[in-house]
Amino acid sequence: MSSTLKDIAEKTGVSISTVSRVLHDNSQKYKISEETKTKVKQMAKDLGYRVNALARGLRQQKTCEVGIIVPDISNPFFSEVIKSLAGELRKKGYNFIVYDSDEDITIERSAIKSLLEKRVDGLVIASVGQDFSHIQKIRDAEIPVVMIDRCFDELDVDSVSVDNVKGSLLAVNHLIEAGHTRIAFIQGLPGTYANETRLQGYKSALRDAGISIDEHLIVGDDFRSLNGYLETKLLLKLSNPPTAIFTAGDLIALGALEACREHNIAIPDNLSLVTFDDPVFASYLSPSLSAVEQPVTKIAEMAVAMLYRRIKNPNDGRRKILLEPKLNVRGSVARISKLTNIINFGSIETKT
Amino acid sequence: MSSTLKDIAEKTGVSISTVSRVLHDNSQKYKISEETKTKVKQMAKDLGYRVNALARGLRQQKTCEVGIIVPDISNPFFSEVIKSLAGELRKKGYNFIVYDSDEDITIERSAIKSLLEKRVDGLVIASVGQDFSHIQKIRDAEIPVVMIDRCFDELDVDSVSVDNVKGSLLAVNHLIEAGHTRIAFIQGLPGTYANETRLQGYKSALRDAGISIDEHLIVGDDFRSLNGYLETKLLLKLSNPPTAIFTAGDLIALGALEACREHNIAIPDNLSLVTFDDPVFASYLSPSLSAVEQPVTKIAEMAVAMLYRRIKNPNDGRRKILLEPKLNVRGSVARISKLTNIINFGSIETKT
DNA sequence: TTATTATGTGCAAAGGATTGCATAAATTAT
DNA sequence: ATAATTTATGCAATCCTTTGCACATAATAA
Repeated sequence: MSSTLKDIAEKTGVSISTVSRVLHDNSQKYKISEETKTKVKQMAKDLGYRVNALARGLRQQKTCEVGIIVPDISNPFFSEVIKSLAGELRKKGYNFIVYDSDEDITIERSAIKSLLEKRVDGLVIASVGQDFSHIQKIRDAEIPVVMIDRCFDELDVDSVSVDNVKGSLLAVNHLIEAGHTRIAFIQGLPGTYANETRLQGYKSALRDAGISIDEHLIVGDDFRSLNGYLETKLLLKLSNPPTAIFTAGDLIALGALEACREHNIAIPDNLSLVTFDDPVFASYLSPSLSAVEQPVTKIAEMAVAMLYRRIKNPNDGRRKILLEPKLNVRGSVARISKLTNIINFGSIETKT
Repeated sequence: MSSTLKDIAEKTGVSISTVSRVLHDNSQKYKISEETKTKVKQMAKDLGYRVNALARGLRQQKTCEVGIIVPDISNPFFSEVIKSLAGELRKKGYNFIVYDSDEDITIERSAIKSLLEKRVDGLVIASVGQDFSHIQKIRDAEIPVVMIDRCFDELDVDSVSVDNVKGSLLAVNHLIEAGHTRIAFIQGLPGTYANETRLQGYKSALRDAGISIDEHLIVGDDFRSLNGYLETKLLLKLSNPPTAIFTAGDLIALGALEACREHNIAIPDNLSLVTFDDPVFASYLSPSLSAVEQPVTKIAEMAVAMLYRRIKNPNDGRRKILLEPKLNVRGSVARISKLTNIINFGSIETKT
């Protein structure tokens, strides 16, 4: 059983205050004699003393802990964000608690509740919600928050996200330049910021190019791979199928690849594919996958910097940061002319 | 600012105890009148009351929190393990705190310290360490622990891991059956359980087949992709290079793929590849990657079950569980005879 | 009517650490 | 020798919640 300051105090014959000061008070405010110091330290060691973070947090009214909420820990994008956040937070002396909301607003709400009860000093949240009443609550509780991967313009909350509209523009323009006009968009969870802005970029790229928007080519309903798989299958069955697909997230793209493989659709020869998010494995896929890269490290750095600023200075003005995405052109997009050629040889496809 | 029981008590004119009972004591042990109940509840709502988990944890001597330590959150294997653990823990009413030790024993130690200070009710740890003095400390502190992905036979700690020896045997035998005899092993962090047992399996597969072990073909020093990349490059430069590579982890395999691509080595035609761990994207790689799958969900289920058992029943005997791995044969291994053919046409390789 | 039980609520200790204020002893200044 | 500091330590309140025990009142039983 763990010992307490009291135990040490009793065994050494000094007061609890003195023990506390020896063990934790690094300020030289209190001058403890060398003798007492060594005596107490030795006893603490002997008894295996370990500070009780609950008691300390209670007394100090801070925990040096930050809560993180993401929609899916196992999504490569988010697991990398977490990794980067972890590193940044460690530098600042914070620990963190992660919650996975599983793209479920109910779980997200209960995660927030839980974190507030734990009295975290701050919150980094990639919200999945369409509304923001629960985020407002965090503000009301006067806990510093930074939103990543999304932002509510109406809400007075710091945020750092990538310019999704621009990212989509880059991706879709890349397809358009290759001659594609029938470009499908497999979206993620509708109503989320990430999804809506990516959709917006998709639409405006088409509009700018004078391509009319076919609502049948806008499909899908979450960021998981199964969604990509199913919707790709359906798209391929259309009487007038798309020649290119743009997916709203990396897992969706994986699902799309699976569907293509199943139907012996070669990429990019029979179908071009670009995705938002650029997971580590994108360049090793078959073929390597063209993708819109988000500056993960930057996002984490900025998020922590903003959170830190707000912890230190709660009444600063709101800041909203939009980072630049980058298109990594690889091997999953072909010129449309080339595509037609290949289709003529369609019967040769015997690839497994 | 968050309100407390005291605030509610004062505003409603009842005692703190009564407020506490109304809000949290679901047992019918105390019979509070309907009137008081509604009055208190309403006030709690109005004031936005939120229980202070620190105070509660301090008083109750439990936190309903479990610590998780993994070597690398962004490794697909671990991020999936975490996701599964999260689900299982939620079912049991536990929250969790994740730490990423970054394959660094020093960070691992400080993570353990931190978690013990937080008074977590239990610990799930995928240790990276060669020695176990720090794990022993957890036992000494009488905190329930379960080790995953590794076990110390000498140590009286519950563990659940996959049968690594068997997994390696499956993988290497698969290569041997395809006619390979020069099989390299790119290992992970030497000294770790996962690595040593996988190495052991590799060696005994070769021995069983009467193939002598060439120490030059056993290379590498951590589980990251850069390791796979560098070591593959070096292996390919050998005067007598291997015809097949077995990698100790998924990221290593990615690195190997990158090196092969750079050197225009086609897989499986010029080189066969099998890896331990079976990340979601394995089947979408070029070519699809044969891999040893660990039963991630099972690992998480068992770990949580064991931890729960030990929390409820601290003095049960130690249990050590070894789960069965499974080889998923895909397209990254070719028969050696075929290989030779292809090599003769080596000059045609112009794939990018 | 008295004894017993049920109902509804409060008191106060405990859980462990921190910290402003106080104080005694020792030292230095005047 | 007296006053002013410095040194070294202790007291006690505080952070917030939970919970065993006690108590007063009301209802029921004998």
